[in-house]
Amino acid sequence: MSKKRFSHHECPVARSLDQIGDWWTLLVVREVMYGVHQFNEMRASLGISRAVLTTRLAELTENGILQRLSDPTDRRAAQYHLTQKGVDLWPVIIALLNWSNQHVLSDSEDVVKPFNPASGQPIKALCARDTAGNITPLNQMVLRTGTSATPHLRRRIEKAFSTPTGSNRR
Amino acid sequence: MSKKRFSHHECPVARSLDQIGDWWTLLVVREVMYGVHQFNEMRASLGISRAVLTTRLAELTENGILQRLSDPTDRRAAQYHLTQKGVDLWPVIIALLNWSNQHVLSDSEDVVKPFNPASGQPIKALCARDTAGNITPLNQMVLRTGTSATPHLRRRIEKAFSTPTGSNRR
DNA sequence: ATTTTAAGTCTGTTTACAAGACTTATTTTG
DNA sequence: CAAAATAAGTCTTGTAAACAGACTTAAAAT
Repeated sequence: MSKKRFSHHECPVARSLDQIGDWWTLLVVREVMYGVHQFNEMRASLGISRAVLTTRLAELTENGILQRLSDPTDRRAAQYHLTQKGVDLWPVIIALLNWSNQHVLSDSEDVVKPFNPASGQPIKALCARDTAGNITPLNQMVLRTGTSATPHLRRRIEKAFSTPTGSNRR
Repeated sequence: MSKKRFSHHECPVARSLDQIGDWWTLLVVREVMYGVHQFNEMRASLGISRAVLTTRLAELTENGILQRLSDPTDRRAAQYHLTQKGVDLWPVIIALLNWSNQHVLSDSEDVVKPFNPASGQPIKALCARDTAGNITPLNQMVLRTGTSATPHLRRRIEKAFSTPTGSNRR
């Protein structure tokens, strides 16, 4: 049987991974964010096979994350650009980058780091701003189910986030 | 040839995806964050096959994201728990959740949302805190290469983030 | 007119994922 | 205590996905 997709899952995390969780997909998005817009450029810098890159670009375009534009100066060439939906993947990329710098790369490896251009300081942690403008550390945040949640999900979320020390904080 | 891994890539994003970018992997982490710690519970709630779950749990344990503990009250059972490295994946999960709520789920679907428990308000956006304590919106952040970056990466990052309107901001 | 290039498609092979049967050690039930 | 049920796997077999590399087509460069 074929690989199971997550598009029918209830959880928004699963639904996002259905669109960007395939092998290579987020790296293609990252390439575009880094300014690589052409098929052969992506191929060279990622080392991805032609067929897979074709598939990924088609899926990303289909899902409204990239848009394919034909290059006006060269009718053979295509230019892949981020849509707003694609631009909004930036926090995902940064979260992965931070985690990788903290836990995957060795301490001596300094490859890419995020900075606040206004202060010139490196970014230390991600945090959350609520609708009233308050800033919270991410590890203090909680999840709550909404009106579309099934009882099964509701039970799990309530169990995990009702107590002050939820399982996500160990 | 076998599936290409990203462990030898330079980019920290690729290195993170090498550990958590496989199909099912982040959903297994999410299950543990939601308080699901046992093999058969995970299987029931994810619908993942036994063999794949076994592989994922072994990889996550191998990579120091989960740890396998034997249940003291039932010697058949195992308990999978997050390590600190696993707990620190929380921002990744939240970034995916937010993006999914914004761009993947339809407006009428209200399944799970993040809240600031102190104010009771929903989380609107992620932001970054630099080492001096300043808060920046994520879309104003920039990336800069460090001492371990190759010239190829350095060129791309500088091209993408030197101009005030980098490609990631469209 | 010929060569090169961009962006693919196509082919054959290997790996990864799916379903479900089977295994082993423990715990529960009659 | 014996039998059944359960937890956490392993094993087998079929199908989809990813791989390398050859081939294709239209346009651009030489």
